[in-house]
Amino acid sequence: MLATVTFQRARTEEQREIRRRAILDEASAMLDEMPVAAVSLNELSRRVGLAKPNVLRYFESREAVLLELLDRFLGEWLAELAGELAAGVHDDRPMAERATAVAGILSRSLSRRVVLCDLFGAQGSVLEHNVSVEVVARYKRGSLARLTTMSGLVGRCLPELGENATLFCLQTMVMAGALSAYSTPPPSLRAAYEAEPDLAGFHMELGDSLRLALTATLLGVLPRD
Amino acid sequence: MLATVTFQRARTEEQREIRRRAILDEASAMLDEMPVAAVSLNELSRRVGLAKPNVLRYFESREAVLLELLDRFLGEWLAELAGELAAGVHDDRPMAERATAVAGILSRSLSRRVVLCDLFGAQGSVLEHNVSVEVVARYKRGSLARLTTMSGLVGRCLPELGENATLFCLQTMVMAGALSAYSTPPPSLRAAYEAEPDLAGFHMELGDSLRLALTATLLGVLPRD
DNA sequence: GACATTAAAATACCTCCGGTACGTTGTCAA
DNA sequence: TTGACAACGTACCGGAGGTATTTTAATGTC
Repeated sequence: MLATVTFQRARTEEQREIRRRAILDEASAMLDEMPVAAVSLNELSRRVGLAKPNVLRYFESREAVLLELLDRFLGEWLAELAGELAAGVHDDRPMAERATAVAGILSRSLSRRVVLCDLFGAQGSVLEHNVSVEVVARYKRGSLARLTTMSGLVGRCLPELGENATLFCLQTMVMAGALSAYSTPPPSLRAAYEAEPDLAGFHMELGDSLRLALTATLLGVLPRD
Repeated sequence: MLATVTFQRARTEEQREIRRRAILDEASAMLDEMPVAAVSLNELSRRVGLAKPNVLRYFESREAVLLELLDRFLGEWLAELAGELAAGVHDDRPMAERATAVAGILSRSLSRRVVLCDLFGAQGSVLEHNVSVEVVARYKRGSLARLTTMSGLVGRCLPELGENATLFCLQTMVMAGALSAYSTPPPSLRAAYEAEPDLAGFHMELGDSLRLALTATLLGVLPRD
């Protein structure tokens, strides 16, 4: 890492920002290889080429890194989603068709973002622990803003939702986090599970189960014709 | 603890069972006082009056204890639920009214069981790690059986659900786990959050948000009149 | 009732975690 | 050139989950 930047010590604000991003990027790379629980501060600092206390100069704890990463991934996902919803849902179609399209786009889009779902799932039980009130409050404020953004995106496709757009989006995030736990067996267990036919109920593909659940939720919050 | 039992060493199968239950009971008591993440093997073994390696004679890891506890709590909850649903939902009422009643009973019942929700939330990101394939598969089989039981209970109140009863019950568990993270601020943060008016969106009471979400889901999976 | 057997228990230890105290040294302004 | 300062690394801490080894309580046997 020191080879790619022209300084050994970050002294200006921009340089400090470069360090922060390097830490976040490296944590992101680790999440591509391992579950949230396995991302340790020791390994992260080793990979990023800094001593552990220096990583803690930029983030107050391991969880703070992951929380900020979740916020980043959520933003990236919403940006992608905006395009997909605009392209895939047509105003002139009947409500039921638009609802199906929205649920399909959301579930397909989420099932391509395993790491985001993993972080969603860890949010309550892991990420929001061991973090100062300030950081978790800042994250929650950001999260609320993302929720508003997402509600706007979905609401534009399904104006019939009205106020329920927010409820639906919250449920989508919730389901995304939980279903990654309920549906996709971790790679290490996949072989074992396939030998257990009575566990088939837990074998649904993430995308499928998510699409079913989101469709149901949407139909529930949409007005009856 | 040694005072309440008449043996210092568990030699028979029943005595071993007593030890197991004592460990589970103590872990349960700890969960009443602290979040899942704070229940450590050191403290648990200290409280139960055994050395740590002996706790590990009975359970293969900390997570195995919690996983078995989740299964127990789920069973207890379903037993309670059977009575509440039978008493609170009347066959002769119209479908919409029964749906509302079911959602209300489920959400009220769950919001009284904070620990169960907490464990639900930790399931994917915590409990199913660091556990052997055998244990997690056994848990999942049990969990699947509970799901079937619950689907039967709900299906008896809302026969219109048909196959969707299972989907709805799965969503209920998922929402229970996630909403405990999304809605109820942990006691340590409650004061801080109340000073942040823009965080009001995360302040919904567990019961309320759960009831709204479950009602919506139910309406989504029920047939249109 | 003394005694060997055996498995349940405790002791001592391991590695790794997140995190901190403190000494070291690049970096820049004077 | 040289302080001064803050970004860094080193060394350490307590506690986590877990294991290897020793001790000892309970039991059957003589």
